[in-house]
Amino acid sequence: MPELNTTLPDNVAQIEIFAKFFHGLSNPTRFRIVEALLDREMNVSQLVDAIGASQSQVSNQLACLKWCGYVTSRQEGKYVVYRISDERVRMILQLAKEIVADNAEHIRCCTRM
Amino acid sequence: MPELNTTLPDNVAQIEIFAKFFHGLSNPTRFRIVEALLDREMNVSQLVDAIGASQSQVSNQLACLKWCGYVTSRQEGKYVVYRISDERVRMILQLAKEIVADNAEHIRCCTRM
DNA sequence: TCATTATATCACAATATCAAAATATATAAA
DNA sequence: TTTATATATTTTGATATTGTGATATAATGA
Repeated sequence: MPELNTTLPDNVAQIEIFAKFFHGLSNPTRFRIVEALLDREMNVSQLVDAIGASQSQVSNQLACLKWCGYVTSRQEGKYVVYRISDERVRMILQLAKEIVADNAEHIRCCTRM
Repeated sequence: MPELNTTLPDNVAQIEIFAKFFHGLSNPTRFRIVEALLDREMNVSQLVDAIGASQSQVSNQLACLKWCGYVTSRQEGKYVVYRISDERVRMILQLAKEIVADNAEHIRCCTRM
């Protein structure tokens, strides 16, 4: 049965994909961007104004969010407009808000890691 | 109006809480632990066997997950049994799996951050 | 009590992530 | 063309996170 140990690496790869996916929302700047885009699609300059981060930071984090599958973009004249790629992202954030609401103080105090 | 600028830090704090919450699932070891505990509650030794990580690592990551509100624990004789604290965690993972399924290759290839 | 087992914590080195600044590219207007 | 504007990328240094190994604490049983 040579295929026995070929399933383990796949599993490991799968888990790393999920971890990477959640990493997308694990940074305040990226989280802000996602929230802003859930309100309405925006180009980079609008995002820079909306969340008050530098242009290079917004572009960099957008690239990460795009890789993670949270957002897609399209060129529109001289602008690049970003939008949330999947409405289920809204549901994930909604669920998270409900859970966090019962644990906010706990999480805020976390100093361990 | 001295209360104007007191709302902004609150907002910032809220966002950092959410980011921290998602950070809980952004590490492969922690993700594995959560998945294992979604199957059934386990003590630390059982988790060590189940996911094949060191005892100190499992304990450390459990502490993180506990702070983030993903798990709770109870002493049971000489064991400490951990379980998922909120069934909505299962829903978040389910949603994530659906989204990731459409973007797996994309996410896997992400080298940016 | 002492020994054993289970779990938690600490200290460390390696690595990853972050934000900022500088630079590059691309599009549009002049 | 050239110039200006919008966005993307790269580099760098500071900080955070990671896993490992050693040690500490806590609970049980002899």
